[in-house]
Amino acid sequence: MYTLSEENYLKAIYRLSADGGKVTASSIAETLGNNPASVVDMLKKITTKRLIRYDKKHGAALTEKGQRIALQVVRKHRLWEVFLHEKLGYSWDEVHDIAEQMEHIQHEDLDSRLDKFLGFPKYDPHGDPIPQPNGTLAKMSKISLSTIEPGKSCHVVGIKDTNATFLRYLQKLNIGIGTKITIVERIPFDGSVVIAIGRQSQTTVSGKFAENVLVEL
Amino acid sequence: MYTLSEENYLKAIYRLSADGGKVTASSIAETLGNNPASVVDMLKKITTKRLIRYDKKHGAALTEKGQRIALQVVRKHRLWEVFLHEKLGYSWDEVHDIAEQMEHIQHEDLDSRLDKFLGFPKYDPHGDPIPQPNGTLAKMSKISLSTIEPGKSCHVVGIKDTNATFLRYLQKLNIGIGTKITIVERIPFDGSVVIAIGRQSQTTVSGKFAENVLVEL
DNA sequence: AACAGAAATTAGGCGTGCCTAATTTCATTT
DNA sequence: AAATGAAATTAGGCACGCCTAATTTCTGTT
Repeated sequence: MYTLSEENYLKAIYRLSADGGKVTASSIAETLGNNPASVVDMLKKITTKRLIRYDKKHGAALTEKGQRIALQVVRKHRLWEVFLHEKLGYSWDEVHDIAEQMEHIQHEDLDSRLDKFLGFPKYDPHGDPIPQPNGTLAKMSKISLSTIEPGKSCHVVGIKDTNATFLRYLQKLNIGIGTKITIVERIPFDGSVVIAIGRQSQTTVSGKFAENVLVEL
Repeated sequence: MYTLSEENYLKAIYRLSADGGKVTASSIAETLGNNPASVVDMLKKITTKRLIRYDKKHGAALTEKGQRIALQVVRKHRLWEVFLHEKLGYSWDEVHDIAEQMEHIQHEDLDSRLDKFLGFPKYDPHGDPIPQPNGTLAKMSKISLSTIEPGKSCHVVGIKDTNATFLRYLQKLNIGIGTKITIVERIPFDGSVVIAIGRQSQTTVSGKFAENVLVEL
């Protein structure tokens, strides 16, 4: 029905919309690794197909139709990630690139059969919720960063301790509301945790620190 | 490494070569549903890449490199067919089109992980052997058409009865050495069998007929 | 050997999705 | 309000993989 490129643009716009701000041509270009000029071409094309609405002022926004398709692609992506991780034994950091390819496989009820085979998982190996066929997303709840298992990712939604030193430390680490954190490893010796903050390189933080950061899967 | 189209051409040439005769541009065109002119373009391209050798006189033939790639694609295709059939419950006639898409997924050791997950199957749901990583194919042995299970496909390799009436009947049905037959259904009442001959529509033959046709999976 | 029909090839063209370079529009500072 | 730097857009082009139409080459008859 839609080309691989179209699906990738819709997915990119979906993800960027979730971040809250305006979805600009250049942010899409950066996400997809394309030139902004190419992005403008495609935005025109999928606007004509009524998959998005776009103007320079407000950026790109998915129409209901576009959103349905984007969610379907994300659903397939995350289901395949679960498959690759749980059935084929790939580690959580390897699954993404393969699922990038598998998400475009087209067949009537492939996603629901896969869903059933996997036992109707709610989250992918990174902790991201799997969209349901009707387009709903599982609720995510606030929990402490210290409870997250290695390999999972989460987003910061709050903090327990409001101590200024703690806040400055958070700022220094570039952690704020919405920051994505991936647990790389838990050190048994002292409970400290190796984390990846957003797309930055890895850092080690103490168990006490992790306890005071509230996250959602 | 290679484009989807290139892989499809190599796979088509591989299958046509297996049929024995010369692999002509027009036979490839027919297999892929493309125009012969387009085929010539691509044959030139993949000849340059040393994936095939081609001249009008002898047709197309895979080089060692081309054969390796073709077998790898066929391996992935058939492994995914097993997955779709055994794990997702698709029937043997639905799996092909989905596997057509999945065979192009690229990742280092995906095929071997899938192979292991599936328990190292030797045949796909149509009875075709799954190429091994080293390129070898499981042996196929001559058995009677009457022993093939519904859903499986096989190729005619010989006959038991050499009676002329029988031979004429075979000819009338367009069955010869190499003809692919798919068992659609076995009728319990009289042992007759519904078969699909090559790409033609279905026919029903008697149990006696089936006993006298020798096939390989 | 000449010819007809089939097969292969060449020539020219098209849509997709990308690019670079040049230009225009926008947002922010002064 | 003018200036400036960033973002968006336009213009023109390219590789891929396909097409149709025209031509050439091959093959099997006569």
